Amino acid sequence: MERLTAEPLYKRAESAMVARIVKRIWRPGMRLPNEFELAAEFGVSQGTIRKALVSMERRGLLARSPGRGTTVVKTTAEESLFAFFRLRDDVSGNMTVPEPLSERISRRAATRKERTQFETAESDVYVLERVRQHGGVPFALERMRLPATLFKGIEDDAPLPNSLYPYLQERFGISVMVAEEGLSAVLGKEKETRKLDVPVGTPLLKVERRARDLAHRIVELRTSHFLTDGASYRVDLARSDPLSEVAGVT
Amino acid sequence: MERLTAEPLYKRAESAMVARIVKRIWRPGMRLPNEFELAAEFGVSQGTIRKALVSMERRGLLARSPGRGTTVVKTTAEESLFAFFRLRDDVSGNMTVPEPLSERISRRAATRKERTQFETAESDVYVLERVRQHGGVPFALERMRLPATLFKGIEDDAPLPNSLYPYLQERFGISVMVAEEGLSAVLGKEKETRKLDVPVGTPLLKVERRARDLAHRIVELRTSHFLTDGASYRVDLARSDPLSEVAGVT
DNA sequence: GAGTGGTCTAGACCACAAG
DNA sequence: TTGTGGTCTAGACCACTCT
Repeated sequence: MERLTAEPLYKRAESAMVARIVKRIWRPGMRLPNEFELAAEFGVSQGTIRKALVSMERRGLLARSPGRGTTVVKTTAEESLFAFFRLRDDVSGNMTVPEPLSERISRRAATRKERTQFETAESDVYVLERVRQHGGVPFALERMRLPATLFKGIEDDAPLPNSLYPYLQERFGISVMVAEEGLSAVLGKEKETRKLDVPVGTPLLKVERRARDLAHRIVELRTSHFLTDGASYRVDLARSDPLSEVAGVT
Repeated sequence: MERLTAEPLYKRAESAMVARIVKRIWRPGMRLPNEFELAAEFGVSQGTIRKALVSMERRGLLARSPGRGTTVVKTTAEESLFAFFRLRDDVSGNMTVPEPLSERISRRAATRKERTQFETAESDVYVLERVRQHGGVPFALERMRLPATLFKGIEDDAPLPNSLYPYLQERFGISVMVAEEGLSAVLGKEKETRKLDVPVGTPLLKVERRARDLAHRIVELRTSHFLTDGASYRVDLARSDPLSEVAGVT
């Protein structure tokens, strides 16, 4: 798709650098060359490279600091939880830390709907089911579906680490960066309430997630059911700028 | 509160300019002086002023474009709805446009809890209750509480415009910029289900909102109940940068 | 045609982290 | 002590909007 006006240099530099992270030429934790070296390499000025680097920092791809340099962000359990786990205690406002209670993983053919949702010709999926607890009380049910081609061999690592996304990055080189969720209120059916140890008909917060990686591929479908008696799912809303465009892979 | 290292010039310029908007020296729709004039006025370079202006544009306070100049953002019904109304149709993905069905406004003393939540010595509140419909079917119940001191005389304007925030900006000079929401699943009680025309015990998505204005004051408390059978509340999650600080009023 | 913001460059000085 | 990113300045050229 050609443009009449060429992309600005800083956007082209950003796309090229994002591509290096996607292709794992630059890997999580790795330190980048300094601004002048990058500028020389891309044939632009240091100020232009800086604009690209600052943008990538804002997108959560890079970490920058004086003295230490610029490094590719390596996902930690803490920030992953903070970014993607939104349940907070109603009284304290603190996070309801989800500790594992039980887990089950299996492989099966993808349903027609899953194939559509993954936007690829995905034949098999891994299904990971978890019950989460806090203080001995179960409060969440999670069912993740992962494309088998991307996560081949994941079942050998069972039981999986509590924090899934840092593990996926470390083990498979797939970095979950963004997710879209759809929330609704439902009545708990027997299959859910039994695992959560509540009566049938208890209201549950149902959350459907589509998680995307660096290359904007959908890499996980997740359906969660939460008990929200003493906690709630927190959202921050703001008038946002429409200038956030995802740079493609070059 | 002094700092060991002084604030950077661009942050001080940003604080000063935000203060002008808060104090309504610069009003929604107004055009700002150009970058060189602002730079001269604040005694900094054009590049420094630009950094402050770009930051304010990202915060949704300013709109900038070549040829037209920089203007203070004036809230429109469309973008207000897009930013703060998150319900989308499950099939089409389109917005479930909330049309008014009925409305009631009254004034009463603030409860102890409301006084705590408003973080001010607020004695009276206006209570605005609305039932929203789409295609003739009621789907949402809203109960807003507004500090009486900020919105004196609002009851004279009843029935209020469909889109509340642009009206509040126009009429009272209060710009809602951000909101924090807490979501939970509840069983509909008689008082809710009657207005929504569904059976008692229908699962409802309960949303508690605290809306803040430019000066970061809490200017609205809102409790909503949504029917989420054909629709869901959409959220975008991302690893965010921790550098977003709200500049105070100078 | 005049004026605006968007891009790009070049260079100076600073605080901070690491060896 | 060295090197890094953070801040700040100055100036050039361009595309776009409005009149």
